Amino acid sequence: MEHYDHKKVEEKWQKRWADSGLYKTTEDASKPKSFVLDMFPYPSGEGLHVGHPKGYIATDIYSRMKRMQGHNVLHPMGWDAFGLPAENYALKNKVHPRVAVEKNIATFKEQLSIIGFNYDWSREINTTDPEYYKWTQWIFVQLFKKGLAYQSNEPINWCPSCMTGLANEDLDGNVCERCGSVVEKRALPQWVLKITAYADRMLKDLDALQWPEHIKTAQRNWIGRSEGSEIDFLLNFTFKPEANENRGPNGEKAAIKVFTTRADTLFGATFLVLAPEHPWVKLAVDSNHNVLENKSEVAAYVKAAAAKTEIERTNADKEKAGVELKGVKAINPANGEEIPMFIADYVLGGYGTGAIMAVPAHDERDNAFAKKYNVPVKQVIAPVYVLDGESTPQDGKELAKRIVVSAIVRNPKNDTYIVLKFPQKGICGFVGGGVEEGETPEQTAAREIVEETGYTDFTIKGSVFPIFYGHGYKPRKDINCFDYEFFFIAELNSDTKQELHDQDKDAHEIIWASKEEVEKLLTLSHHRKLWDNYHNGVSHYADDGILINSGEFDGLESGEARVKITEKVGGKLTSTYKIKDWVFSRQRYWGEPIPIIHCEKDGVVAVPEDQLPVLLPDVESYEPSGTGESPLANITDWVNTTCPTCGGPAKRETNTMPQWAGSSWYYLRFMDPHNNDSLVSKELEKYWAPVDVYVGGDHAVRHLIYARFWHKFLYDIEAVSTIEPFARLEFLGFILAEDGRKMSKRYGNVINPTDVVNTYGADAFRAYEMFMGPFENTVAWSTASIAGTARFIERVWKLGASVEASEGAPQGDGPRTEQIPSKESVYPESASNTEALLHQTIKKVGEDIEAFKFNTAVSQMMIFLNAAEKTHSTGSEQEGGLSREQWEIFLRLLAPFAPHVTEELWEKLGHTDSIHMAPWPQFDPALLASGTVTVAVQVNGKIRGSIELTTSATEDEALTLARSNPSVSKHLTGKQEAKAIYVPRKIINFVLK
RNA sequence: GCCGGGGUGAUGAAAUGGUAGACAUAGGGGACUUAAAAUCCCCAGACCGCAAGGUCGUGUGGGUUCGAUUCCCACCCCCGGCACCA
Repeated sequence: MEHYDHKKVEEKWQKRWADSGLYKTTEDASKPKSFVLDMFPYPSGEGLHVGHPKGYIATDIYSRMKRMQGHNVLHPMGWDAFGLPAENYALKNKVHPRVAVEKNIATFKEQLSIIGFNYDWSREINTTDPEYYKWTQWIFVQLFKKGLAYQSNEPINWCPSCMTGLANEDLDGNVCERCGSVVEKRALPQWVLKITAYADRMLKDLDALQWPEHIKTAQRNWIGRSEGSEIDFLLNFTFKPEANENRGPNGEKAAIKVFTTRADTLFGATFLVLAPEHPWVKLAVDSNHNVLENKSEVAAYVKAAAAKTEIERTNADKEKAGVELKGVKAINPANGEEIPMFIADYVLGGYGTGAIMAVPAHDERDNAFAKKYNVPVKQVIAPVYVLDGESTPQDGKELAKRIVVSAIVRNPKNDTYIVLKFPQKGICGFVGGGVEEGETPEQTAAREIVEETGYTDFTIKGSVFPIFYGHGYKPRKDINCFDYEFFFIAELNSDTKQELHDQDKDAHEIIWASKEEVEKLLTLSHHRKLWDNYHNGVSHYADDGILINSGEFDGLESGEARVKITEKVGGKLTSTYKIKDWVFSRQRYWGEPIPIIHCEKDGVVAVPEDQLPVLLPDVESYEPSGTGESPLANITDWVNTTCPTCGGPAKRETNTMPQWAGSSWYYLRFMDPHNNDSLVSKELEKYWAPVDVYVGGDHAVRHLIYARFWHKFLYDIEAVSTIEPFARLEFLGFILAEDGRKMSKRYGNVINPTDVVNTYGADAFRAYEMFMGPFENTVAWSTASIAGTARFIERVWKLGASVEASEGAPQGDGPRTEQIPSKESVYPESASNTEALLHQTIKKVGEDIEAFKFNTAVSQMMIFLNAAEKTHSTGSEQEGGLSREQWEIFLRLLAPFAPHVTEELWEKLGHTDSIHMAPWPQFDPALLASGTVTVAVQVNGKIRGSIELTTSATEDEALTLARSNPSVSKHLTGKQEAKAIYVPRKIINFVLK
């Protein structure tokens, strides 16, 4: 038998498909559209490894199926070629980046071409093509006109090795994502895009997207919205600072605005902390008014903080330290108390208002700081401990509120503790009881200790975190209780003791227990919690609870109190975001020039739209200067220009755009790639938008957040019609090298797709990458395993040849029916096994491709092939083996995965039209099951045998047959059945008494 | 610490309440061959047993159910995102 010559067949069909323009896309309003897109590649000098095509194979399969299902498919490819890697590659190899990029694209295209993708290459785009970047610049101009592109002199992240400024998104912690260098802060004039203006919409619109949860979460985290309040703290002296934002609400007093998510803790705010870079600090230090008693100390701290690296600043483990602003006090607007102010670098200048109110009782960091500087800690939130077990609160019961105390009595001599055991109540807990009229809680504790234990010589020490609510149920009284509890520690001074009253003697037993024993004995959940707090030195409580020590707000729940307290002090409910505006300038050559002209007279002016694109000039030396100036700054005749407004002399902006600019809108250009009048025509955009399925890995934040931002802006200026660019996103798991590491030239473990295709064929390669595991899993390449799919393709070829031979000479491309020929005449009740399996396969392959579960689609086709081989060789189907119709259906299912071998076999069967234009097979739900099913039989849940049933068998027939099955009956004899469970087609379970 | 996703043979994995390990790789045995490769057939979770058969088994411990990899509760571990973010 003829071996499958994959080389010959692949070359033949790739040429024919290209020559006939099989995959050329035109708009067709009569068909539903599918825009199936890959994240376009960055054509690096290394070329492709086998990991790169994984996503492309998936979209190729998906788009082929969609086309066969009658969709009009847009499936394009292009190149994201501006940016540092291309420039660095060019510098290293001493060629112009343009030349390097052209060469790399040619390599990539060659490597892709042999895999047999169905791209419409007439729509190819390249971000470095002036015809393309004209529109990238156009978008920038629109952003500028709307005030969303602005210049800033704020210090930005500077990578000393890449010699350019970076956006926050370009950092990996405090390290340049690209080269791994630690970034520095540099003050440089920068173009910045106001992405923060879209933060809320980007957050909100995530919900409706069909994207993987982890990507949505990553974006939510990155946007980092927190809801809280802005509250002004007036200062205790009259001071008229120059900057308005630091004035008090009435203008006459200075005030510090803080952002907090916990306005409910305002009464516990015992100091303020400002970031060292807070404007008020600078003002106070620079001011001639002697507001600060320790001006030089403060100035020194500010200077030291500025010199610290980001790592030193942001290491959460380091000691919280700062400097008090002596001579200044702030006034807590809730209670009018004067509180000290500090500067400390644990407060970040760039987040919120750069100033916080510190609540040491309810925040870990504030607590640590307060301890160091001896600031009072004031509890204002009482936790609610809900009791468990039989004390769990019950719905609909009367609620009794009481004030009670609990006390741990400790004997310091041997480190033992008193636990009271109440046998009638079945509980074990600490000493405690209700506060009586006229008593302070501490007096109650003292009284209860004497009454319940008899010890009289002790000292009550209080506890660090003394007040809480206990919410529970009292079974004997049948009521719920909500106890306001005070918690004390008492230490015995001596064993002096008095007799207990009889009723107390009988009610409980006094146990002196070690630490370990106490843990075992305690039965009440809130006592266990207290015990924990006591031993772990819990010093703050950061969760919500019920307000105490908060005046009129006492008793309110945290959530409600946040709103009410904010209102009362004239604050404002607001949100703040972690995301920062997008630093958009790069001091490098290989990027889109920012289309701006600086004129002495007219200031900053956008290049008029009819003068776009601003071409990237050719240049002798495009090496980065490292000074913060772009290499373009040296090209005087390019830089010097005339102002488009006044016609006077002016200079061009010399910074270029970041790599992420071109990729932020490229998907739109595929819809209308050669349009000279707009970035995409309204009509074509309406037809194709949005991208139906977008496939790629990595880029969870950067590219996807930038593209969403630009898209929403384009929506606002009515350039696009949808609010989101990518309706569905499928995340791609990477392919690792066989050694489990990343594939890289550095490790010498790169596997080149060209070699794999040469050895095993494109179809085997495609099927293998899909079969490796779930699409989103990262899996190591296995040369051994690819042999499996290569065998599969080979067996398809062989069976195809055999079917063809047994069916006689090709019949020509006769009328093809979409209806699958039914076998009802032969099998009146149900399908044959092969027929049923075929219909199951049609169903599963179609559903699996739709859901990107390619691995199980391939395995289902393998299952069908295994069965089909048997059927064909034994001729066990009554009609004499596998029918030609069945085989053709199978080929059509396989065609998206293995486009070459199926096309060849299709042609051999006499078809003159491409299999890739053939209709996708439909399954018949009635034919999914064959005549008989195997049903497992359990006795008491254990599998004891299985029986064959016809699909029409009744429950009685099934149970009777099951009982008579020998391997089942031996477990039934002499026993009595309690019940028999029959799940048709699945299982029978006999439950014995 | 917070958020998201996971944990199943030697390996990639399948099964989302109904015979756990489909499909494939590696492995073992056999056929064909002078031989090898290729191809084809058979075996293959662990333990006990000559076998028939039995017991155990999806990170750990509990629960719901006739029946749990699947649902619920607690915990352990791994991967990813954010993190001194107030």
